[in-house]
Amino acid sequence: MASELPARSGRPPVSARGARTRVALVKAAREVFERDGFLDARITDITATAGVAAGSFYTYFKSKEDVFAAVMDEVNEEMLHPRLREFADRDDPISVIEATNRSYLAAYRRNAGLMALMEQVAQIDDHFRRMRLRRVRAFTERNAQAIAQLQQRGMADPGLDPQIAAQALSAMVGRMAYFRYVQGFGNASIDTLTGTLTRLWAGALGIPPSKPRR
Amino acid sequence: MASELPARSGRPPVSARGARTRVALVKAAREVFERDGFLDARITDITATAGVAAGSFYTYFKSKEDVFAAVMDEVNEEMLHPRLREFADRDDPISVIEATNRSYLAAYRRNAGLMALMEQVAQIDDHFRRMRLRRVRAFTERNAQAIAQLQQRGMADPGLDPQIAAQALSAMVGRMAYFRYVQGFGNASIDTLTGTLTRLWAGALGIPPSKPRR
Amino acid sequence: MASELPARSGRPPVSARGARTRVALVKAAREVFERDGFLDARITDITATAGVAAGSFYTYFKSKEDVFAAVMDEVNEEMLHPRLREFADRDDPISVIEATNRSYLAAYRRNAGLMALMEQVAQIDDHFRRMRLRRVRAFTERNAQAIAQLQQRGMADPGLDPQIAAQALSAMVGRMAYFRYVQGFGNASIDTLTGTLTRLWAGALGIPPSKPRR
Amino acid sequence: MASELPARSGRPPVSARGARTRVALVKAAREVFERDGFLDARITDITATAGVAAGSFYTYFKSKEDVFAAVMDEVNEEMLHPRLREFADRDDPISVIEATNRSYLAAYRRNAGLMALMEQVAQIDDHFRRMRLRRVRAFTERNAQAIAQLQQRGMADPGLDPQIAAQALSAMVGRMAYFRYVQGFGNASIDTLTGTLTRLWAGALGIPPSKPRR
DNA sequence: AATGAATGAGCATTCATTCAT
DNA sequence: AATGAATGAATGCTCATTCAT
Repeated sequence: MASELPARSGRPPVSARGARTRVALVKAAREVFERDGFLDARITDITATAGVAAGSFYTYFKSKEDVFAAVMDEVNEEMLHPRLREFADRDDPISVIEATNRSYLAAYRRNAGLMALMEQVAQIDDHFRRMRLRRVRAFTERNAQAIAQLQQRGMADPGLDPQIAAQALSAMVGRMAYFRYVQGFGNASIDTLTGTLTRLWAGALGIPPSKPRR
Repeated sequence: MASELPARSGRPPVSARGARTRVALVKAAREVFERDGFLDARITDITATAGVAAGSFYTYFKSKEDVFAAVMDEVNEEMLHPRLREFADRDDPISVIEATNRSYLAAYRRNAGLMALMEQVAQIDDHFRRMRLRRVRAFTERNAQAIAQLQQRGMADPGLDPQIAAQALSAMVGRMAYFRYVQGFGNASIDTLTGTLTRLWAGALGIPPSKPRR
Repeated sequence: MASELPARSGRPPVSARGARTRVALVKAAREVFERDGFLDARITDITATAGVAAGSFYTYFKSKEDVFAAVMDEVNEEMLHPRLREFADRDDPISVIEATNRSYLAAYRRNAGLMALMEQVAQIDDHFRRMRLRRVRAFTERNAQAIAQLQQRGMADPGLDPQIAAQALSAMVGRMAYFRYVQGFGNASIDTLTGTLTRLWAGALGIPPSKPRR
Repeated sequence: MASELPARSGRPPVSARGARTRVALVKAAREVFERDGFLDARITDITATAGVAAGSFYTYFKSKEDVFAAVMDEVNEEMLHPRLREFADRDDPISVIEATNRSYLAAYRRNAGLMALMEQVAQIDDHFRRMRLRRVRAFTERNAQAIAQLQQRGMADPGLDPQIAAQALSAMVGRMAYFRYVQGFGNASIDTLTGTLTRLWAGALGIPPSKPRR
């Protein structure tokens, strides 16, 4: 007559106090996750860091995976909406590519801790593995359309499969960001990285250099 | 190349019987690892699969990481020694690149289970993370030298940083192989993949198409 | 009759609103107890079912045992006061026995859910174990007196210990009701059960069949 | 290729040492169960009492229910095989009944602690509830046949349903034993109980007193 | 009176590793 | 070398109960 879902926990807080506690838990979780990694993070570390009782965790989340998802929501938005194309000159695809790459690298660097986490958790938990795959797919799709348009305008190698090319180039940038900012591989500046990656993109797609570049 | 000093176990077996047991354990470990992943693999699953007592494990290995290294040794060799450059025409860099890419993809596909494992374990265990990094470094170095040579011969865009370009393009191929063969992303054939990736490489490096290509 | 001194809660509600809440809680408790059993019933299930806040429970009851007692009060009255002897012919003990048995079985069947509960809780909680024992004792006592009277009137086997006989025959009927209506054992109708049990009672006590019975 | 059942535990011990440990655990479990009841018994109490490490419990049992079953196996045999009919005079059914009742009561008294446990656990755990039901059924069936034979020989009230009568009389004896030896109800001696119950049985079934009884 | 968030004790269970035969 | 039993640390999770609004 009354009960609907078995959702004993994970429900959004009703009171302001509850909202505050939830925020504190997510913040603490992020801290603990970044410090210890997903596997070594203990729920009790999170609650202790948040300054609440162990049991309170389950008022808001039903598992470690569950908080992790809440933590990740913070990054996802930023990484997914570069909102940069508007600034780029429509007739200069290279500057569009450059702006996109730069903003991606910057966002990655800013969120390196969480990107590392995401990478780790995707290797451990199927749910997040699929989530990441979905993200890759969406990203790829967007880029594939842009490449197809360039091809139609005669500005890109028409012999390329837009899907695969898009996926490959995205993978290239994504992986470089991972190695540089998560693994600390190399010491290239963001400018250098952006420059080289953009040049590789442009060349790979066969985009003719519209104007003299540095 | 790998194990340090305090190796109380992990010593090579003395008798023929011991050798057999060790082989059985490595084989069983590979089976269990591929089936369950590193985290969920239990030592007792490995010994049970190998048909030996639990305690016998420690006669040959000192930890789960230790067997894992032994399992990985099998792949490493193949992935690291493509031995293909010999077959490629020295004056036709594109065919060299193509052969290298194709052989890498084929090896990756052949060992997809273990590559998935390696990727997983590198996210979990620092030892293997560093090991992978070393491998990436070696790979990158080799490619960087090849790129530098092409630049010197005027066959590649001289404005590229060979190190970064090499790393980026390797990352691209490696990541594509991972998505295609481990994650099952897409359905491109190995020919399609090889073709597209090679075209991207060539364009990215600014290699002029030496001879008419399909 | 039951609760001791430190009854901080459990006091009867003062306002009409309070009375309504209390009723809702008892009703909800009965529902939850019958559905989940005593052990698996959670206070929050009860409050949720009643549509009140978790904390409100303690305004009216001081523990799960406490509501349980309130729920049980509903049955106890009916099971203890068959009020049937009046209807039976004083000179025909068998029809008295039959009426008593029938009414007991009917009441048991009607309240099977709660009888099951009572049986369960008596196995778990000492307070209710004693309560049930007291009930058995009272019941037995009443029957023992009836038996003794029959013996004095020469209508029952004088060699029987009235106490033990009363207890044994009550146990027989009570246990049959439990097996039939709580455990679902067998498929005998209430008429068949009543008939057989009455015949067994009469024979056991050595009551001569006063008049021809169907 | 190798693994059969997921039976990580609960397997019978292979070595003599293992057998000893298992026995110690069952003995300790019985002790703890009788002292604390099923619900309050903690696995660690059992292992501590047995003098083994906590984890060793799971080498032999997979749950508290599992040891409980092992403990119960000890009683079941005795309660199920009275092996007494042989001693009774085939032409004197009353003495058969008496012997059976006496032996049942004696066994019940001897195992009162475990019978109390069984009664409790049957109210808590469905598996054991069904187990008890099966036992009741088997017991009833046997008695029903005996009653039917008596009816055929003209030695019992032919108007009784043998099934129901058997179940009812068994319930009577079983419940009396429970009240007397588990609940401590009354203070009747085993002789008194046996005498009264037998008299009730005989009367209930309408068995004519074959020979003069005390 | 009602609310609903916070509390925190309490225990089962796993499994890598050791070690006595 | 092999066996397989024993070890025991380490933590997640529940839910009755309290208490500040």
